[in-house]
Amino acid sequence: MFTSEQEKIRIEKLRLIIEKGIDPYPNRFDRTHTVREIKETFSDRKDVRVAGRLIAVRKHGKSTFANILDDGENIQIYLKKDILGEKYSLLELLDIGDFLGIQGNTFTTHTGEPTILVEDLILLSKSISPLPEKWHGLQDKELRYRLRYIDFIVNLESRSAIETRAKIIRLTRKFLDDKGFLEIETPILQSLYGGAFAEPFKTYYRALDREFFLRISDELYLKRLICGGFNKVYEISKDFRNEGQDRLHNPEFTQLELYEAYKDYTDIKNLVEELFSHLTQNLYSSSKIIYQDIELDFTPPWKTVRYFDAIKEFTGYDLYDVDYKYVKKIIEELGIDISEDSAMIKSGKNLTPSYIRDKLIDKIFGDRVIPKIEQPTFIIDYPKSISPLAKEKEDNPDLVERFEPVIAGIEIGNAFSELNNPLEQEKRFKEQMVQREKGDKEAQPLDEDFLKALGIGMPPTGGLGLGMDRISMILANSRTIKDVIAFPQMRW
RNA sequence: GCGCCGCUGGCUCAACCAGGUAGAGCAACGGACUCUUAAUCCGUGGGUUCUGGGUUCGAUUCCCAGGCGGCGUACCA
Repeated sequence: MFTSEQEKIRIEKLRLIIEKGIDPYPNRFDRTHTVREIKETFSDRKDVRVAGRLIAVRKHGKSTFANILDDGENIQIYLKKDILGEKYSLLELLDIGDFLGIQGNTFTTHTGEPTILVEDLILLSKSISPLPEKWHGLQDKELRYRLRYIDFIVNLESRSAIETRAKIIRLTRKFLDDKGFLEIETPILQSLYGGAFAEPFKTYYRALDREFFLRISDELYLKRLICGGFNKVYEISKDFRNEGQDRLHNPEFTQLELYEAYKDYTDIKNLVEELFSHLTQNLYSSSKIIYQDIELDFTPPWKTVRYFDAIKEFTGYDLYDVDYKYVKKIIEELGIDISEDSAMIKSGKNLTPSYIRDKLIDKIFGDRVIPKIEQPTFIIDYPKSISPLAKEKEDNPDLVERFEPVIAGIEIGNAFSELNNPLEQEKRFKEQMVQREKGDKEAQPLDEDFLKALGIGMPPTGGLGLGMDRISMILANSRTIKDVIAFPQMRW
């Protein structure tokens, strides 16, 4: 550690600083302003005490211009030997990256640059390792994600994507709190996982001598709260899925889930539209934003398309109420590769034909429909067999009251009128168990305690899950989910 | 998982195709300079070219294997 030529030189400077009787890591420095505050209300001849990281130095013998960076804002400072006297020589021992406290007086240079004329200079923290160079910054993507603390200093857009994400999460909480929702934390460490189709991370709880899981979804616990008499609940927190990574997936991700009693999926649709208006207005004062090359218009109402209509629109095939063989034929015609699909499809012969059929249809849907939908759209009315926690449509028991919001070809969530009939829920779980036993590793396990809660009774309820990382990525115009995650998962 | 591409001083890149002691800018170090902002000018140091093997008189360069990463693709309802 700290063995490069430049680091050794800085460590030697550190020694010289201590020798001069200066504490290179003092405990405190009282500021009168942040750099942002000075710049926002700049006027000449103001006495200020500010602090920041030294990021550029231009020496001219007995005077020096430099810049300090404070919480993403930088300002020029001007140091003169005739003002600083002995202190001016401290500059010899400073490096780019050091934190400085400055007392000075504001002025504007001949070229119009707001500047602080330094009257006193205090070293607040000595930096040992050099920052990347000033022209290109840190370009290497691996280093940018691994050394995120450097990326945030030198690449302003990395910082701003994270800021946008934080704003989105704050705005979402405010939106829900103002509507009377209660944020309630539910277990992340669970004895049984559920609420989504995914493989869990497994762990071991020694005191109980048994296997535990990191949750893949908050759903079943939040619905227990509805059964328990809370009418409006939500949670914004991490879920974990033991799967690969790409521009839309990180193994741990932030999910908003909310449940509201006496509502159905139509009400939840309206809520999603309203939430997005709230977000885009507060972030950009507009309901239109640019994502990559597309202009997205979030003005309600969004387009609503039924699941099978969307498939027909984008593939030309009507797959409603057809048999398994026909779907298989269509898959081949469309050239969709299922050779590497999950064990479920490979060992498909064992599974219920209607179940494989619906899984295959959903494969077509995921492959050929979702990526093509650009403008904010709700896909509604999914097949029942792939939606074991959703309530049937009153006029068609093969379909459920469910929707997924899709934006810029990205699925950002999932919602339904929650199934609250305990006997029907037990039946659906058992169907899942059958598929599970036949080889579908992602079929959902039966949660007896959840059934017990439904048995006590759950009112009609609308529920929603939203991927906050994906929403942040779209609203921050980031190409990959990694950019809105402060520390994305890397291989170690 | 598969395919393609990449890995060279602290950072950004060159040399590799067609093998001959690795170059530049920034950063660092020494010096000049009291309105610069990619400051300028003069000078100096810094490299196990990701790792291991192979071919060769000679490998950063060609070949093989591995590591790490990026992009795409698959898995992820």
